[in-house]
Amino acid sequence: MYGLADCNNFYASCERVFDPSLVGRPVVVLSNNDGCVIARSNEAKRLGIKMGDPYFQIRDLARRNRVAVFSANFALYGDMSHRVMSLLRRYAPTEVYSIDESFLDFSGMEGIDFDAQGHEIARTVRRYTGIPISLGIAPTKTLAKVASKLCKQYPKLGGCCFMHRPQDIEKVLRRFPIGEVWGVGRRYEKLLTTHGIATAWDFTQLPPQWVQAKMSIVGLRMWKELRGEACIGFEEAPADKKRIATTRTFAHDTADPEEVHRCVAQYAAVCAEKLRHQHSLCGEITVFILTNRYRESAPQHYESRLRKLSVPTDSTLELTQHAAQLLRSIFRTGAAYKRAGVILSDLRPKTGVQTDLFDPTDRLRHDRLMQVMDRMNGMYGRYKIVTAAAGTEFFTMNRNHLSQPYTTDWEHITRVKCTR
DNA sequence: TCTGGGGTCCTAGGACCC
DNA sequence: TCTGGGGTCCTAGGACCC
Repeated sequence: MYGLADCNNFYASCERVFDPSLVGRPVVVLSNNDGCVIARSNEAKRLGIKMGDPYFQIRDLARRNRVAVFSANFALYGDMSHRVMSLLRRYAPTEVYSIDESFLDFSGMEGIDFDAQGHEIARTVRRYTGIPISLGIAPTKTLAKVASKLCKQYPKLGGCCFMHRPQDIEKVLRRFPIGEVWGVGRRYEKLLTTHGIATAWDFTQLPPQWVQAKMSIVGLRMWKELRGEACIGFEEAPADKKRIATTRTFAHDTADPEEVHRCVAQYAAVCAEKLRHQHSLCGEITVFILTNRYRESAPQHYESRLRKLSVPTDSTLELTQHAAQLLRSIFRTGAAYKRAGVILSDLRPKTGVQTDLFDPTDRLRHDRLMQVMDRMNGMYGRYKIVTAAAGTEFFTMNRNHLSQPYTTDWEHITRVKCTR
């Protein structure tokens, strides 16, 4: 049996935990740069605010309806996520699937009262963190996802839905829109509905050969999972990333090569730090730049360039240098850039590296420098120590509605006043 | 004025090798 | 009448996820 614990409207709920006056009020959280809506409380959903809506388009609506608006505070959400996940881990092995979702592996626990246990888990998480969750429990991961969605739809379920008897599953799937199934995106939804498949149940009645032909092996797996055959594995240990990217939209369009250069150097530095964090080296680096696609009258330019490195590295110094050179080779004078990014790929574990006989870089010195830099940044806050290429003028982002780092900074810990 | 960011997996087709 | 065939690696593109 698998569980899927999904935090309800996670970012919005995090903001609410630290400001209870927001309970009952619509809340939205915006992406970097305060660009788009990336989380909404139920009240905000009811106002018709959609995921990905540009903020400027809903600003008036938000104002009229006293919507509480927040800039994304990922430090806070990451920390809250850890708290939730560590509570879940008390009950079963967990596979952290995303910042707000975790699978639980209940195999070997057959015979326990899953319904009671599930409600207990949901209550505990709520009590200890303030975050409401929807826990679906079912024979496969895909069905657990369905059950979790059911919880959200029916608050009466009390945060947990245990779904295991074939007749119950059939009843649920017959009313479950195909487009809401885990693994069915816009394209597959369209394909399936044009073939008369409206619900998850219809899908399970298709011939498997057809499913595989149209939707590849992934579709077939989904088909089996919905029919109760578990075929998506459970991975407790998070796998190393296969690529690491840092990409940002700028606060404003810019044609200034120096400004773009600073940003790209900083993205490369952030990538390198992530890379060292997972103890990997990269064999490839890509830089891309992009003009503002919404400004159609202006000249458009997108270009990306990849460089294979003769010796894999995790050094900020090297990677910022490569990034700068790649950028220079693609930067077009006169174009107003809106967005840039650095992507590291061909990642491999740091142990057992093939070195280059003619390698001019003193890698041991680089390593020691990087260690000191990471340690100091860990102690004194991120990006206190940076390389000259990245500069001290950190890339600017519009974050006009930022909440406090309540749980990650002593200065901002919530004060509780006791009155007798 | 103002439109996010970071990932994964699968498949088809071309290049290349023997 | 009729061009060999099978394997591997790489890349681009498409689909999806949160």
